[in-house]
Amino acid sequence: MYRILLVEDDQDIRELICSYFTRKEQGVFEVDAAADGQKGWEKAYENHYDLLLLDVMLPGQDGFSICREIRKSSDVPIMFITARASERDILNGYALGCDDYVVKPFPLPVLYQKANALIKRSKGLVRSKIFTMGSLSLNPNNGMVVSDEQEVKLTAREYGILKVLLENKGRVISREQLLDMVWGYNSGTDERVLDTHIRNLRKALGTNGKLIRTVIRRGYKIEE
Amino acid sequence: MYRILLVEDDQDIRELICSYFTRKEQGVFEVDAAADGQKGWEKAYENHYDLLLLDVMLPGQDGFSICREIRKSSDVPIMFITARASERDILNGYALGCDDYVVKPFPLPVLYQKANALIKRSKGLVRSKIFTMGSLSLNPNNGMVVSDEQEVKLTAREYGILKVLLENKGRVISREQLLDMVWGYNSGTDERVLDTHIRNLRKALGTNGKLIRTVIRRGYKIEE
DNA sequence: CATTCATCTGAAGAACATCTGAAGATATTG
DNA sequence: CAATATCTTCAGATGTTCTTCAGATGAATG
Repeated sequence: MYRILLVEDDQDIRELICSYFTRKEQGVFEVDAAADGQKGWEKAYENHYDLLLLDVMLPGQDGFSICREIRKSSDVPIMFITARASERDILNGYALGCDDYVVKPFPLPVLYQKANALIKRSKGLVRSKIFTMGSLSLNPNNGMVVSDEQEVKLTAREYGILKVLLENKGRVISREQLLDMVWGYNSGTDERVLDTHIRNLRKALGTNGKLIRTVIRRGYKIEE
Repeated sequence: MYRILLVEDDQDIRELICSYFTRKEQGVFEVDAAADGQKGWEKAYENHYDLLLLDVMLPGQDGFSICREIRKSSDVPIMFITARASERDILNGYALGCDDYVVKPFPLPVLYQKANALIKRSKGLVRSKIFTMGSLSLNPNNGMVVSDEQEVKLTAREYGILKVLLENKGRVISREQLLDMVWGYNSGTDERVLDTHIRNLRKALGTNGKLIRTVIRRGYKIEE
């Protein structure tokens, strides 16, 4: 499950993209949307996304300036989607560190595939899909987790948590983000469940359980 | 120095791209060219490139089939550059595992920047900006703080304060501003807490604690 | 130089976040 | 439908972080 932030002021386009991305293949993308630059920037800053889709002309803060700000602290993949097709604008986009610049109007399936390709590329998943860390590895292809040469049988939640952590090695993931990503948005789950699953996961991983670090007030991360 | 393989049958376009890529900034790209599908595939197979630029319609073997073959054994970034702009073709390209699909005609600088962005992305080189000051650094991406080659574990408040200061190097930040930014607006916190956290932060940073300067009556700043 | 105001410091307990064990609820499997 | 596995809830234990306070130190002012 990948998380996308869409910043677009046109409600029609926003809904079109949202529904296409979330419906096409169930459970692949989760799209969070913002209608103006200010909101967009805040969301991007406060949460972890796998891809940002930014319109350029926005009320409040334009897409370019959002990109500029984000790039100061993050290398999240960024695609502009905009009607501004001048060479100058496109080059400006790339100068600010975007990954792709898509000119409206475009066929939705194309945007979808571009997003797909870029996310995979950013995660180094084009070929190998196995996450490893020391003697710990997780293979999303067959759902196998191996710790110290030993296959570990994890429950769905434990697996979900470990996967998110491994996809974001070294990065602190907030409890909220973890709940969103493993349980799904507004599932309204009690935040304390996470504690329990983290504990079980640590125990299940044996020695490697130590790799999961709690960062008080900020969340969890996995690190050697 | 990055190596690019260009497979394109039109000699004019080939030379145009070649010269633009190699001249623009000396020594950034090295472009190897092939004029037909057969040659292109052989070169791609026998050498290592950082990016493949493939035309689709080619004598011998078309770009799509080259891509299909390459993807069986390699995750090298691939961009199609072609006049075939139908949605069907574009989707086909992505289905075969390309990273971008550029429709002719296109401005050369745009192609150049696209290539640039893609290569960086593929190598994980899209740098996130880390705040540094001498031997002190803070990475907002993973929340790590390093002082004198040593990771420092800061509490949430300490981290928040340091981040604000580093975001405003050399600038004096008033106590009120700091409270607003770290604690949140109208949190009504006693202003004296800040003193304590500043002290703890200084201690935690060791030698680099000295960088945090008190500016009497005006606040704090960080400066070398 | 004395006075006033601002900041620093150390210590202590309040407040908070996370962990843990156990038990009940829910889902899955044979 | 029973048996089992998994998930969630809860409440007390634990450990960490935050805040408060009061006296010490240091800087500015007239």
